Amino acid sequence: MNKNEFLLTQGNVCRHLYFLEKGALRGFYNLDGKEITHWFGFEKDFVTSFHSFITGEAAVENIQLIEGCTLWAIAKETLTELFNQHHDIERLVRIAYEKYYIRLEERYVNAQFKAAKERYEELIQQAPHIVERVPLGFIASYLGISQETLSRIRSRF
Amino acid sequence: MNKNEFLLTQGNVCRHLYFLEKGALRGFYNLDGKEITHWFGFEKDFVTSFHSFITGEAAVENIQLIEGCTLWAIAKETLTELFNQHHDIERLVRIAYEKYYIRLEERYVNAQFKAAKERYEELIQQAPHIVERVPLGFIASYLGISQETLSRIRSRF
DNA sequence: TTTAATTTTTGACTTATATCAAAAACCCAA
DNA sequence: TTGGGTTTTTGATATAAGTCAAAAATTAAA
Repeated sequence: MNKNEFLLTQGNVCRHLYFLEKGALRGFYNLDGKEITHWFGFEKDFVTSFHSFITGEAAVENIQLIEGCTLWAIAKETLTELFNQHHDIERLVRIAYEKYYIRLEERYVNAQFKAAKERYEELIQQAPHIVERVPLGFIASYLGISQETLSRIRSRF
Repeated sequence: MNKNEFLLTQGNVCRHLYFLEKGALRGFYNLDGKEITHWFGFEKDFVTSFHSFITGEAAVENIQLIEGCTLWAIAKETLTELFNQHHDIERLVRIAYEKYYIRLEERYVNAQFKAAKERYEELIQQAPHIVERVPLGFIASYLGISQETLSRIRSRF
């Protein structure tokens, strides 16, 4: 699939879990007319609109490619069957959840209690590939700061 | 156990998952000399220091009773055995994780993109029991705002 | 190339929320 | 009941980050 294409648009139910073999994409939603990027996916990541995939409700978010991508999709029903047939896979997923949860907890603490500058510095430390491959505007909303402020932080003000 | 007692103090590994039959408690950690409450537990909740319980690392947080509580504890090893013996329990836990994850995602979005006042109003809507049973100071840090600001919001300024 | 479109930077100004300090209200224990 | 401790409120001031607008810089297209 090509750059800027959508894997999912808001209002639709996300019925697949994707495996991103190659490329980069982002999940974002609209808030007061602004696009808020809240996660990125890169090579070897499993991606989906988590809330919609789990609950079966319409997604509030969009998934859009930042680069050309190679993707594999697995339908939710297929995954459920796998869970029934292979205990090990369910265990793997359970453990994956634990890791994701812990990571989100950390992001949460950062969002709420760290200054914009610190958040950016930590991002450079922990996920330099994001800073390298993603436009500044997306990163700003991902960090929950305005584009202008991020630009100023970058020029170390 | 009695009010103000600790179930866990930072620096120790949390080896149990607790079931809170009755009472209320909070998880908090220290940041720049301030106590940041980041979750509450009430009747019928399962509680633990998630990160420490999962990873086996020392906890950065404390768990303290807000009221007198009746608690049950299950050790991590016991839980692991249960997973091995009963596929159903692992499935239950997997599904619990999904719900917790979604809830945290929502909180995250609120923390980053909503104003202090909105966050408080949503809390009243979605978890009035917190507002009723928990001191204002704890709620303020839970919402990521200062006690003074929350006090002013409350007196609808 | 040369132009057009997009993204990033810079500047001036505003605003929400934090901080520090002190007063008021509340809650118990003796 | 009364006095001490905690919790909440109020006031004054400071500051990080947002907004709006326009100028650079970069990227894409013709």
